[in-house]
Parts: sequence; structure tokens; C-alpha cells
Amino acid sequence: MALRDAILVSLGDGPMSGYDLAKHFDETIGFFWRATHSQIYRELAKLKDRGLVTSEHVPQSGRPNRILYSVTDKGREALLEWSRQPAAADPVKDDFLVRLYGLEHMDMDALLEHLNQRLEGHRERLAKFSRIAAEARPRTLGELGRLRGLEIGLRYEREWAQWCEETLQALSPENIARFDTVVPLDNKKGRPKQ
Amino acid sequence: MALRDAILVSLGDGPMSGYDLAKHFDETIGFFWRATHSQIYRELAKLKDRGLVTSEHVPQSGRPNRILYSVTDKGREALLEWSRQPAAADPVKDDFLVRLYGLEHMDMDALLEHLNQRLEGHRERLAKFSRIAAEARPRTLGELGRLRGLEIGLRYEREWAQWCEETLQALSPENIARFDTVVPLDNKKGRPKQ
DNA sequence: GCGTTCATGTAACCTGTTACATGATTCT
DNA sequence: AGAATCATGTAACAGGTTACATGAACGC
Repeated sequence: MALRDAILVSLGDGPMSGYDLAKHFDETIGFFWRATHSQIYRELAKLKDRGLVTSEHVPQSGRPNRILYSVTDKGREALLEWSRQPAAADPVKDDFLVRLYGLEHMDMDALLEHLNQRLEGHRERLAKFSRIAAEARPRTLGELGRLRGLEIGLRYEREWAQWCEETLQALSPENIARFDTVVPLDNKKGRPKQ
Repeated sequence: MALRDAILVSLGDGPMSGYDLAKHFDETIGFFWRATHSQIYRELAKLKDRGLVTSEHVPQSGRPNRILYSVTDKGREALLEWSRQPAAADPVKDDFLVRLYGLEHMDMDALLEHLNQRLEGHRERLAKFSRIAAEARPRTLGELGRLRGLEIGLRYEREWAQWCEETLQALSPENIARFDTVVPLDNKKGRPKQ
């Protein structure tokens, strides 16, 4: 239930509309947690019901009115309480690794192409994060926390990029020639031992 | 839609029951993709409807009967087709990083304790993965793919463990004393600029 | 006696994605 | 002229979690 808390944390910087929050989730906090505007509007309604935020209508001319949300004391308390709950690491869950697991049943050419595309994506994000991190001069606790977040993102992208390179090597035609493409027959029938 | 394909890949090793699959998801393939038994039974029903798997009842004495599922040719074709679709990297999405982002509003003692717990978890998994990887001698393409998967898991745990250590250092009382705990007032009112 | 394993499933709920809907303004 | 931005939402669906339900066998 971290969307709720990601919203409360975001509103900690000051009142925002659902629209503002959606942009915020696309930019800064989006590296740690993502949400679409439909999700955000739904969650804001719930938060208001439970008294964790209040809303204020701001009329505008020429464009739709805004609805600004602010955290209440009850909301701040909920945040503090949440921060006392243990946070389990979410293990890797990846489409691509499932394909690798069933490599024998896959289209190898397509797989190698996707691997190259992924490598590029990781390199781009690595470059972007490095640039931001290099310029960061944290002054407040919050800024320090955000920098630490950026740091794990950097490590994450760096390792994935290196892994993609290694894997491209490991799956190159020369290396693959040394492996059987087909599973031995006695593994094909009956329940596998492991 | 990778649960479908994780099941098809798993059944590639031979017929399995829903129960077997659930265990499989808790063990081997569970590192790449997870699923509960309720999810698996639901998905198997769909797969059978679409003709991607067939089922066979196996009566047992003393315990509930088993229902063994096998991939059909249509299922194998679906897998191949799936492997041609691009696989987007799923970006980091982490509870703990949201807390770090809103560090000013958190219970710091609890946070440091959770950070220590996480460090331990990462170290344990790192040790486990290292052990398995050290013994691996891939012979088939499938085994090679699984080893590559293990390798990214290893890197992932290693980096997270190191990051936890660094972050514990960065958030130690001595280091924190140099930072303002409170955001300057002009950031507290109105919409933030970034 | 009590918990675990084996083996199937259902039901309610929460979360996340995609598409639909409206309508003025501003940029290219 | 057409696309993007501002700003709100709803609806349908897909994916994932948790709890409920049953019942025999086996180890401690």
C-alpha cells in the first residue's frame, strides 16, 4: 500500500492537484514508484474519505478548475506509522529472464535483438542518472534521501548494462555452438526431479 | 502477460499439475517470476480454454487426484510468438526508496533498523546465489539461460547489499548532524518549482 | 493431539492499465 | 490546421493477494 504513502510524501512538499501529482510521478518520484492519473484520482478520493488529506477548489479562468490537496495531521501520523512497518525488498520479476529460462523454446534472433535494445536503454538511463548525481549537492535530509535513491538506480542500471554485454557474449553463435539445443529425452517425459 | 508464458515454459520440462507449478514458482523459476496457487489454477483454466494446454486426470489413492497439464503445439507456437515481442525492462519500484524520498517525515530509528534487516536479507541471498552459481555446469541452452538469470540476481543482491552499507553510513547520526531536518519555509507553501 | 504435506478450487478484494470523455488555450 | 498542454474524471478489464473450504496421510 505504498501508492497512498507516495502521494502523502509528495504532498509533504506542499499542496498539489491530482494533475500535479501525476506529473510528479512521471518525473522525480517516478523513479521509485509509478502511477497513472486514473490511479491517483481514485486514491485521492479514498484519502479524502479517510481524512488523511483535505481538498480546496481553486477556480481558474480559461481552463479547468484545480483541486488542491493538502496532508492533514492524521495523514502525517499515518505516514509516520507506515514508516515503522517493515519494508520487504521486492525480488526481481522480469519478463526477459523468463525467456532466458526457457531459452530452448524461444526465437533466438529476436531475443538477441531485444537484448541489444535493452542494453541501450540501460546505458541511456545510466548516463542520465550519472549526470544528475554528479550535480547533486544535498542540503536537507530529504535531498540526501533522494540522492541515495538515485545512487541505487545508478548501480542498478550499471549492473544490468554490464550483464547485457556479458549475456550477448554468452549467447553469441560461437559460444552457443558448444551447447545442445535439445533437452535429453529422459527429461522430456514425466515429472522433473528438480 | 508473462504468467501465461512462465507456465508454458515450466510445462516445457514435462507435464505438471497446478500444485507442482506452484512449488516450481516458489523454487526455481520463482526468482524470475512469482505466482500463487490461486493465480495458477485460474490461468490454467484459461490456457485450457484457449487450447494451449491439455489436461489429464491421474487418480490417486489416499490423497486428492492430480490433474496433469501438458503444452500443445498451439501452446508452443504461442510461446515462440511471445518471444518475438519486445520485453521492456521494469524500472525500480520500491517501498523503501519512497521512504527515503520523504525522509523528513519518517521515523528515523525504525528506518535504520529496516535498513539493517534488508542488508541481512541481501547478504543471505547473495551467498545462496553465489553457492549455486559456483556449482553450475551448464550443458544445454536452457541451463545456460538459467545461469545467466542467476548471474543478474547475484549482481542485483551484491549491489543492494553494498548500497545498504553505504546508506547506513550516510544516515549515521554523525553524518546526519550536518543536514537541516526541516525544509526552508519558502518550499513549504505553494506549488514546488521542481 | 498438532502441524505439515498433498491437492484441488472459489470469492472477495485491491491494484494497475487502457480507453473513453470533455473542452479551452497555446504552440508549431 | 493539428498537436500538445491543462485539468478533471469514469469504466472496463487484467493481474495479484488473502482468506475460505475440504479432507486424508504422515511425522513429531
